[in-house]
Amino acid sequence: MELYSTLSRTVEPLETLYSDRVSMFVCGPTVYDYSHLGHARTYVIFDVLAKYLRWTGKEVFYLQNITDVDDKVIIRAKEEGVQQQDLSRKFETEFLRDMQTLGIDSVSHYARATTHIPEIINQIGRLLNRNVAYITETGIYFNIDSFPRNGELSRQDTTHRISRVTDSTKHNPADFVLWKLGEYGQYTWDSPWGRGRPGWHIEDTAITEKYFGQQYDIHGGGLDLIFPHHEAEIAQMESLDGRHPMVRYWLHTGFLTVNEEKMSKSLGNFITIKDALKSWDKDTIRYFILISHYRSPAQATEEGFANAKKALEHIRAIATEDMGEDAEGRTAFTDAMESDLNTPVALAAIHTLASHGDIGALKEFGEILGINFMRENSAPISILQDIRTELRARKQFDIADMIRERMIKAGITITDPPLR
RNA sequence: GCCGGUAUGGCAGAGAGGUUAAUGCCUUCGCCUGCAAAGCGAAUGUUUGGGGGUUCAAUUCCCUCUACCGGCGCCA
Repeated sequence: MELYSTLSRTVEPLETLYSDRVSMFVCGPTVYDYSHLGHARTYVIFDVLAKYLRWTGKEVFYLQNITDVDDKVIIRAKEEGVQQQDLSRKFETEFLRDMQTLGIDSVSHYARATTHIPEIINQIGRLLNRNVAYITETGIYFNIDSFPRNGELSRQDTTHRISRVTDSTKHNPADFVLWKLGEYGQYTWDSPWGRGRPGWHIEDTAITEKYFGQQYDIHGGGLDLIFPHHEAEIAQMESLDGRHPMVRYWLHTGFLTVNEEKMSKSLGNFITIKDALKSWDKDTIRYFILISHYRSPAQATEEGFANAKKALEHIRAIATEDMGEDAEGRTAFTDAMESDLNTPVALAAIHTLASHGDIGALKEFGEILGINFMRENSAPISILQDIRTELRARKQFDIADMIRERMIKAGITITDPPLR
């Protein structure tokens, strides 16, 4: 398949380090609050990518980290007067529950930052040995001037940067922290350089090195992580042994906006996954996410979700009779997926497959997209339908219509067969 | 200021250097229906943000302008 990599800014054929295996890492959440629809978008997209690659016969190791030690966690725990660990565990559990509800089950392993402290310390030690990092009284910092390729991913000129950080012991304001010295949180660990906690960027490279080594295939995340986070990851990892590139395919998902603004925790304009699930089911949310291309900006609106729900209902309403394989429709679907994960076109192909009655394809491709395209009425609904059919046959339309009205109000789509 | 992205019918949202610019929603009409809904059939509707360039030909490539979105390093 072909994927667009931020590193090359072009669509490239996917050539993995090992032909039948794919190593994929996606930046996970910082667990200090509920996850929102912006997170859902990113994780649904990479879930579909992993499922599609597996469908093509590849063995995919999909790794995701969980940042459970961070300033935000510390601040929030202090605000709420709880232990940091209790707070991060709580939101980690909520996150995993959201993922499960959204049908995101392709992640091979979730790796917590706090369970990889030895790997982090080890990596920092090697960076110090290579003289690309230095120690001050506040922490250990990466010397960005030692890495000539800095700025390659974000295409930024890193020589004329103005830093907002005024009071710091850093040699260069652009240097980033690897280890923060001090005990101003409950989450601290001993290290050869003193008690402290890890910086943000080092978590991910320590984790990926443990599971993948110093090179792997795909690194994903939101567009907002390109700079500085992913630049820092590259600087750290490639400084360790000089191997380049650390990952060949950098995939970044576009933002989900609310009222034309990026949905984010700091702006406070986010819709939590939890809340969204009160109004829309998992299939509707996934359809909504996949109807936009993953790199395009998308807007979260009531209308957008309603549209997704109707489109999905349309597929389910027409996909009733199995009319066999539609080879052309199937090819349209896989061609779209091959082409930089073009899910909007893939969904258009799903509509074609539905109208052509290829039930097998709908089920098979539905698994890839994580969307159930088949209508399945629960027993109580079927019973109500049967009762209505009987009442209609007896021409007791007032009662039949009353039931119908209440079913529609409850959000149930009904299909009445003609009488006789 | 620097860097990156986006601009397609009423709406969402694809594609493509050259016959009718996907798909879904909405609207209108017909069929179907106990009546509706769903479904089926049909119709209306975009010339692709403005300007310039390359080309036999651009909405698709290049430049520029405008608008909007995002990033600018312990905070992201």
